[in-house]
Amino acid sequence: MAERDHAYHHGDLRAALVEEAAAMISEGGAASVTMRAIGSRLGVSRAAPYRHFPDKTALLVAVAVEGFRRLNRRLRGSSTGAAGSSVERLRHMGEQYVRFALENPAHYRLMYGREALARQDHLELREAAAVLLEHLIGVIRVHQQRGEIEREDPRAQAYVAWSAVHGLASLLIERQIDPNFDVDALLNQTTETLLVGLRGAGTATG
Amino acid sequence: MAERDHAYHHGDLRAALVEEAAAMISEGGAASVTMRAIGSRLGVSRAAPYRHFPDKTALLVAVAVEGFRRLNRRLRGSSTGAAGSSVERLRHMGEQYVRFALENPAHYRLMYGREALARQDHLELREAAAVLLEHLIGVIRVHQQRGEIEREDPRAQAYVAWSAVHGLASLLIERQIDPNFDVDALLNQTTETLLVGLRGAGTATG
DNA sequence: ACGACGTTGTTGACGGCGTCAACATACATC
DNA sequence: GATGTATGTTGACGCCGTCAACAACGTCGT
Repeated sequence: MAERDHAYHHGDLRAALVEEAAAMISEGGAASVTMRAIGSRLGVSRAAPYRHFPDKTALLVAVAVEGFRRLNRRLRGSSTGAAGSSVERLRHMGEQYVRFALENPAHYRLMYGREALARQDHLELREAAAVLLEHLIGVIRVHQQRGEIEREDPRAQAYVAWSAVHGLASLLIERQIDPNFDVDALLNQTTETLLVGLRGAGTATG
Repeated sequence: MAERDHAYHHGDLRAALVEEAAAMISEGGAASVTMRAIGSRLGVSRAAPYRHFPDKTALLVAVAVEGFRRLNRRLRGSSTGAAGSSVERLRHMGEQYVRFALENPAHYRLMYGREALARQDHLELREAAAVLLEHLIGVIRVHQQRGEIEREDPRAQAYVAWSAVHGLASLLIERQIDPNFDVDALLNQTTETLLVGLRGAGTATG
């Protein structure tokens, strides 16, 4: 069912809505996504989306979750495919994370709950992010076993690493970092600082 | 002028608007701030704010700038007043940064351009953040001179440090970090990792 | 003292928004 | 071919930000 060329009712409006909303976010930010606009771009009425999502927020959450899926796919590729030492791969992963954010700023913003859909927890969103975190923890565990970094709680180390790249990505996206600054160099320094810190942090003194 | 008790026109509506908007943000998030609501809370009409701000966004920017001022005041106090080694003071500064964000999540979100006022640069906002950055650079420079950390471009080091604490604050606020996790421990580990990394990073290999 | 004037606040109106209820259509099943 | 269910449409509602026209108030020159 629902596989015709361009269907009577529509075919697969739900998927089309998520895709189109993502496109509109890239073009004009989350604020440009209105039910009326997205409907008209897809040739349906303003209320059609309500057959597939309870409200606008739910649609945006679906878009954000899709963003996490894409980011996950990208990171998974970079942590397994790349050559070089295991540390080099971890560094590459951080680099890919920030690049994704820079290439999809509005989408990235949406993924982290801002710009729209604030307030309230969105379980699906946190679950999507959790997948990312678990992957990172796995990679860190491997590097622990190779003796490349301190053997502490890998989850804590993952949080620290995630914070570092997410913070850098956020500041870059919000233009809080001098645009004359070489992004690649800053990215390198961030991952370098992080890896050195994780290698030798020891048990915290405080 | 404008110093009576509770004035005819109002006295100082502009300041009252910023203060009240900040309070509403704390109570119900940025979405709960509407011109009608803020006007009614202050006993003025919905259009009164337009005599002081060109539009709603300008009001929110003023609130965000005020947030940066408060954060700055807090950090300035912690970087000069606290006892202990210079490293200890830097760590304390990071701690205060994250605590501010945790105590004022909606305000913090607003300061970083999300949840409202996305798109477009807001020069005043970046200037307010720049003050914070310059202060951090100054503190880092001092620690460089004491030989506590590597002598690289202090601005780059400041960006790395800022990224780390901002990232951690963001993830905590958005509830992306397991609430069972001990926040203090995580905060300690973040600053520890950061300081160790900055001390020994050397020139990046990549 | 008083009138002109600029500042500040109010009211009515407009278009756009998210959403709901009532209705219409098209498909799937027997 | 009739029935039932999923899907899409239309009209209406209340809320929003904003603007133009109007009103009140303080100030200041005379």
